[in-house]
Amino acid sequence: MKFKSVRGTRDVFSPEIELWQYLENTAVALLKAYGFSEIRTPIFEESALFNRSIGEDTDIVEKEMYSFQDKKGRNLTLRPEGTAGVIRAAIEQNLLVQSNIAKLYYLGPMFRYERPQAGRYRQFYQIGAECVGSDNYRRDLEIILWCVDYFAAIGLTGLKVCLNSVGCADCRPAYREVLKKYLQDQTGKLCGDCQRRAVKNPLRVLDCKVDSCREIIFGIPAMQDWLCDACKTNLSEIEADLKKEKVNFIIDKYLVRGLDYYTRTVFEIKSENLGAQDTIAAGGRYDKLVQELGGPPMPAVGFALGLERVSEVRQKQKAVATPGNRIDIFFALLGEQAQNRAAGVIRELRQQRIKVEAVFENKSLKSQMRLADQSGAKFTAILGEEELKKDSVTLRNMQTKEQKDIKLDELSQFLKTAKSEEYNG
RNA sequence: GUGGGCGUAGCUCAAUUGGUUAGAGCGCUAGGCUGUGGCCCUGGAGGCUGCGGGUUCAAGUCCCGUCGCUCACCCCA
Repeated sequence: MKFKSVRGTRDVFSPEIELWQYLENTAVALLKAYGFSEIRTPIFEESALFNRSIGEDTDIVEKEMYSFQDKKGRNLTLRPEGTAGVIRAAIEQNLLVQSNIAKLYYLGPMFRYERPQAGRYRQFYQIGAECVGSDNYRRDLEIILWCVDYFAAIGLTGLKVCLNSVGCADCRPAYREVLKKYLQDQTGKLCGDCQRRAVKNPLRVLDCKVDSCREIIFGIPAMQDWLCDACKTNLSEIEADLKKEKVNFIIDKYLVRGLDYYTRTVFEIKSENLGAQDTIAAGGRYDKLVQELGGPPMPAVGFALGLERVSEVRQKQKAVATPGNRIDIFFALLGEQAQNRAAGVIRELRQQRIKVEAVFENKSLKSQMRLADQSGAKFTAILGEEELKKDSVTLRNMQTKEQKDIKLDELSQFLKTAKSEEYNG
């Protein structure tokens, strides 16, 4: 085969695409219920936007971005995540009005140049939302509860909500220094990566999975002890309300996110049904980003979920697939005249959004019936010489095998009635 | 970027210590049934064994390279 989808990308089609449509539709409906409205931003942006928001010495910026120059020499990057673009757009379009809050959601592909793995792609789809303009902990809660409600709505179980605070501009620098000093004393015992992190980005050491490092991490002073009062209150209020809402969560004091813009609340939702890449949704608060990107000093909180991973979990948990795109009526046509007579009727039915398929390829009735069967159609209309004389079709119910003559003119009415009966049980 | 496993028909997999024309099931297709689907029976199509090179009288099988898939590390959705 000459052409293949490029490494780390994939095609999504039936029956999985019907699942995706269901996941997206459910998410959109719930996002609207939570007061978010959609924003569509470009798939590429100025590279500098991502450098500044995500952070120069994060893995994403250092080695994972699809960056290129266009014909005018502009430095552009395919978006590796959604927040930066949404905030840029919100500022540019004046959606951020002082003392008001803006609630925006987005969905679409993101791009990161990473080694593909289970649940990790170079082009992957995210659904995410941002709430800009409030530092009220209830907004953090809204975001987390949306995720919880969504995963419940689509029937996922075995999820774990992990919560932590990474502090704010007031308390994080102090903690950073404490951490740096502590790590300096232990530097010989750290793994190579962590020795570098200890200097550049000491918080990331907390995330290390190397056994020798974990031992050292165990003795590290906890961020919690260094949080300022405001951050402490923020975290404890969220905790209290999550308990009140009976959300199952744990405080993971080693939870740090790979993007620099987070402040205070960070969270991840993990599934026990996936491999190493088990985070299906993640997010947190980012109170300084809006101003840093040239907007008004407005606090914000948001999240993103990975559609491939959600789809994966859902498929592992539900044996029964989401209903596919079954057609309503299948036309088996015998001969040129039958094809001519049916063509108009078929178009009319389709205009009424009745799902129709037909065979115009002069196949035997037997093979047309086989196609009808495979299509999953509820009815098959057979139109041949006999029916043409009466201007009717032989309508076969594919489940009950019941057949009756129906005038071609009455088909549309019949199908509508049949459909509404189905809805009423 | 690092490491492990794997590349044979559309799919899942066979093929003796290297040995004739690379097989099976499922799927697809035609017929049995000249106008009726699923079950059954019979036939048919479909393969540069990922690609390139090497060893050999002989390579799907062994060796090297390469590309891809996959899992894990790193990191993340």
